[in-house]
Formats: sequence, structure tokens, C-alpha cells
Amino acid sequence: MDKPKYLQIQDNVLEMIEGQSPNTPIPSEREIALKYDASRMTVRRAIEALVEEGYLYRDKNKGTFVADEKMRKKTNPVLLEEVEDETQYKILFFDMYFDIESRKDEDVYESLDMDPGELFLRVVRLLQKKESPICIEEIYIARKNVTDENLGNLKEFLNLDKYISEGRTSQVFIPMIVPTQYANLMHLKLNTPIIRVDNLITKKNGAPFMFIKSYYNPDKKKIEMTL
Amino acid sequence: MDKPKYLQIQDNVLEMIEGQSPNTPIPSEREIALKYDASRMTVRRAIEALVEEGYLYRDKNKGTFVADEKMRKKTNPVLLEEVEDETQYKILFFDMYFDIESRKDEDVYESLDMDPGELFLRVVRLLQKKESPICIEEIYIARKNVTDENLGNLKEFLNLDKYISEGRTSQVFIPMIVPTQYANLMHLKLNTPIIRVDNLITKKNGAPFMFIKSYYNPDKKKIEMTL
DNA sequence: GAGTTTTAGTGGTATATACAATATAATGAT
DNA sequence: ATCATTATATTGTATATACCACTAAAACTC
Repeated sequence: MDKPKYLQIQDNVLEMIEGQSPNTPIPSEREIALKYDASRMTVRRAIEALVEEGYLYRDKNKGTFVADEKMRKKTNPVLLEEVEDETQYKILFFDMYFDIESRKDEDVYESLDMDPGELFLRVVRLLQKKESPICIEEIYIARKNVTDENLGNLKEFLNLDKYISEGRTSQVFIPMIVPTQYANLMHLKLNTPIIRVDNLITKKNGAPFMFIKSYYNPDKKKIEMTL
Repeated sequence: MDKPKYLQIQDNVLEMIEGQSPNTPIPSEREIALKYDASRMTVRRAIEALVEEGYLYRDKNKGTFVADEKMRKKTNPVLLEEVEDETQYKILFFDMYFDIESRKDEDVYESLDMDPGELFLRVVRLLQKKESPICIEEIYIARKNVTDENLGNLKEFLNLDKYISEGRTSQVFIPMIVPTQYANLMHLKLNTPIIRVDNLITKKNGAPFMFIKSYYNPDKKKIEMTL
């Protein structure tokens, strides 16, 4: 239960620099170590993570400084729409045993490494914020990877955050015209150019687990990231 | 000149796992430390970087294993088109003193944090691979950040890799129809949906430095990344 | 006051060590 | 043979220490 010390220091430093203006120096590693009764190496580990995430930057032989807010790393440009207050999902389709072959979705079929004729679970849902349509997600999972317990607690099962943090996600960005059947739902005119993001979520050994096609409303959601 | 030991080990391990099939275990940290006459902590540092980049994955109390190739982290989905053999740039425009206000590019103006009426250098270039058009880049830099030496060695100056590795880059993905003046150059029909990526490259303290609009040919370049 | 030298402080690298938690193999008792 | 115990190996966390290269300020010399 108790967090390792380097994570605690990470949290504390994060709290410390909360609201600090950019380029403000933070205490030196040796000072922080003293303050939290930790070794300098442990402090470095914490600081290094924060540097990596863009909260701080280092200047050799000078010190460590608060980075500009816009430097914060958004590793995940799209998914992980944090499910906050006015955010809600509306399920549009739910196919329990969806045979991929009859619908000619070969890309999903290949990506998930399925045998011919294998069964799928498909969920199509609309994500909204304050009645405003953000995106439509088509979620595909091999039926064998879905337990009855999962189906009973669907909301938890389709909380994608945990899969992303555990495994890896590859994303492909595809420019296209909004599909006619989605145009109205997304409050878009016909022939509006949009971006579809194809997400393949895999377990950490590389086994494919879930495939998601996300159609983004360009008026409502800016797709961005920081390197 | 001489690389630090942890980077050498990183390179050696990378070479070692070259071509290894996924899920193959690599030697334990202690073994590697012995082999390279290094401390275990130094080895950990090397391994940790490779895990972070998706070459390896760890299983607690079991070992460290070769990851599936598709797990390799592509942190940079777009820029950093490695300038290899058949890759070449063709410069389309070169405006030495380009007044941003007369052309109504307010987005560039704001992103680069320019004073009204300040002067720009603008370069528009086409990136090709084997005669195949990959993308068109519109590069904007504040004139004050360009020295005469830079202009003399333009090819080196416009080698964007180094800026990206030194500072940070934020990218915004914008769906659009290919601009009519670029359609032919990119070998695209009129009204083809494409993705434009707006890159803002900043120095490590957050000061904006360069703004690049990249128009990608969806037929020739798959924009993808791994988290 | 101006220039030079010294000194203290910073992050970057590297080592040697220790203990914890856990998985797997070897060993032992029945 | 089967089951329980023990031993060993693995990554994860943490410490205390040392040296390097470089910066910036302080101290010193002229």
C-alpha cells in the first residue's frame, strides 16, 4: 500500500512547484534529499521522472527549473478522455457475437490476430461533453478475451485507461471524410474532413487485446501531443 | 568524446537482442553487470531506457524479455523523417523577410510570440522519397533567431532533428482538404482529405523557436505512434 | 577598480551494497 | 510418487559514497 519513497518525493515536488512561474529554480538534489531524509539517488529518480514528463528542466551545473506549462508532455494525444463531470458515453451499438468476416473489417481482423470465423464483441459509443459530441469509438475485442463478469460490469470493462497504462498502444492517424452514418451524430456536415485514430492496445508481451477506431470531431477536440 | 558506460551497455544490449524473437529472456542484470564490468545500478539504467523505448519488457521476479517489434516506441509520429538514401528536399519558396501580418497567418504569429510587424524567415519545401512526395513543410522562424551564418549553411540549419532532441515539440493534428496549390505537387486529386501537423518547436526553457506546418500525403506516409 | 585565482555548488556518472517481495527450482520428509 | 520445505535467482527499492566537469560567486592580487 505504501508508495515507494521516490514516488512520494515526486508527488511532493510536484505539489511544491504547483503554480510556480516558469524558470523558477527548485532546491538542489542534495537539499531535497536532506529535506525528505532520502538519498540523493532516490531524489534523482523522482526528479528525472518529472523532467521526463516536462514539469521541470535541467541546466547542467546550474540547477533544475520549473518548465513552462505548455511543455507538459501529453504522451497520449487522444484516448484517455478523462471521464470527468460532464463527460458521458452513449452506446450506439452492441453486437455480442459479431462475425468480423461478414462485415469486411479485415484491418481489425488482422490487427487482433484472429482465426477465421472467430467471434467478436463490438461496442460503438458516442462520447459527449455537455451535449457536445467529441468522438465516436468503435471498440473490438476477441470474444475469448471477454468473461461473463466483464459483461456484467461493462462500464468498468470499457474504462480504457487501465489497459493503456498496463500495456502499450499503437495509434495510426487516418484522414478521411466523416462517414455519412455518423455525420448527424457528430453534428458535422456531410463531407467534413476528420481524423480517425486506430488504436491497437496490446498486453506488455505484445499480444493484441483490443482495437478501437476513434472518429474525432475536429470542431470539438484538438488532437495534440508533446514530444 | 567517450560515451558514458550506461549508453555503451545500452548499445551492446540492443545489438545483442537484434533479431531475437519476442519473449526471449535476456541475461539478468547481475550477469550483464559482470560481463561489462559494471555495477548493477549502471546496468539497470541502460535496461530501463530500453524498456522505456519498448525494446524490452520486464516481469517482476522473473526476468527481462525481448519485446515484440511492434512495441517499439515511436515517440515521434511525423517529423524526423530520417534523411536517408533516397530522401531529398526540394525548396519551393524562400521568403527572406516575410511579414506575417500581410498574409494573415495569425496562428504562426501567436505561436511564435512575435511583436506586431516583426519579420520572418519562411521556407516551404517538399520532401520526397524515390520521387514520391511524402509531405510539404512550411517552416517559420523569427528573423531575429536567424544569423547570417545560418543562412550560409541553410541545409544544416533546416536539419530539424537537433532542435527536436534538444527542446520540446508540441504537435497539433488538423484534418483538412489538401490545399489546391499543393494538390499537384503531392500527387493528390483535388478534395483529398489529408492531415496537417502543426509543430511548435521550443527551447528547453519553453521559449518558442520554430513553427512548422506539415501537410502529409496519406497515400505515402502512415502517421503513427506508440505509447 | 579591474582582472585573476580560488572556492563552493550543481547536475552527471559510477560503484558497492543491502534488503524486500516473489517466482522457480532443488531438496527433504512422508 | 506427493507434498511441504528450503534454497536460489530475479527484479524493485534505497542508501552512502565518490569523482568529474562546469558555473558562478567570492576572495584575492595588482
